[in-house]
Amino acid sequence: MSYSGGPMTEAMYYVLLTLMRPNHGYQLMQSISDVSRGRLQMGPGTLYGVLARMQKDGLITLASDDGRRKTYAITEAGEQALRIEHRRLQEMLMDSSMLEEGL
Amino acid sequence: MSYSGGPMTEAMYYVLLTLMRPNHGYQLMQSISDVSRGRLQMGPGTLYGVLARMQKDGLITLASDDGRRKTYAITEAGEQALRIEHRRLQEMLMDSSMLEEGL
DNA sequence: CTTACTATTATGTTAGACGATATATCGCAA
DNA sequence: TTGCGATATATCGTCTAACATAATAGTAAG
Repeated sequence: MSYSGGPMTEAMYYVLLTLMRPNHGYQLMQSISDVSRGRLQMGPGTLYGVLARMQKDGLITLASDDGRRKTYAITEAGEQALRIEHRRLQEMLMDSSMLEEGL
Repeated sequence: MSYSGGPMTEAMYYVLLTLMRPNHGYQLMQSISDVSRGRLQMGPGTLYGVLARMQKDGLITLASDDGRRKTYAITEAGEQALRIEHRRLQEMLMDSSMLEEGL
């Protein structure tokens, strides 16, 4: 339980987002690609590392494990973290409009 | 010259943004706090590390150095990277609206 | 029996956080 | 004027987190 609420990485953001509907790791790789409309291709190393960390931090939970597939779901804390991150992204965009015109 | 165009960190983003008007390192710490409306307080270690990396990558340039102050400015490449990052942030928000209603 | 599915692990690299430090300059008091 | 403390400015070293990449391993399915 060590996530402090600071800026989230792109990987964490999309994993949380995609886990708004429960899913297992391997399938998640494809789903993340879908949700990001192909922008983000996450390899297994990256993904499972993120999953392990986020589970430890209580942002996601292991919903089921049949020995073959491990299905994860976002937790209440995860949804809140996602909302906060969402707001942060909005603020970053707002801060840029302060300085730029023809971006 | 090694910045690949991937996701940018919050620190890089605000340094670039703030350098839309040239500024020197120490003053930059305050300006970044202003631009982010207090959300981001960057210490010297973080800032100067970011500056060194971004200069090496050609995103910013050393505009002047009187021996006391080093004044940096954003480059053409830096502005383009900033535009790309801006677009990425927008896409991340769009991708979230696909899945969420009452966020 | 070979291919696809699913997960794990090891290693390397990068970047940011934090704290300590070095130097110059400025304001001010004696 | 001298001297001294405070502020401005920049740098360095170390620690840790996190992602990329690739290799591995087991199981199911056609």
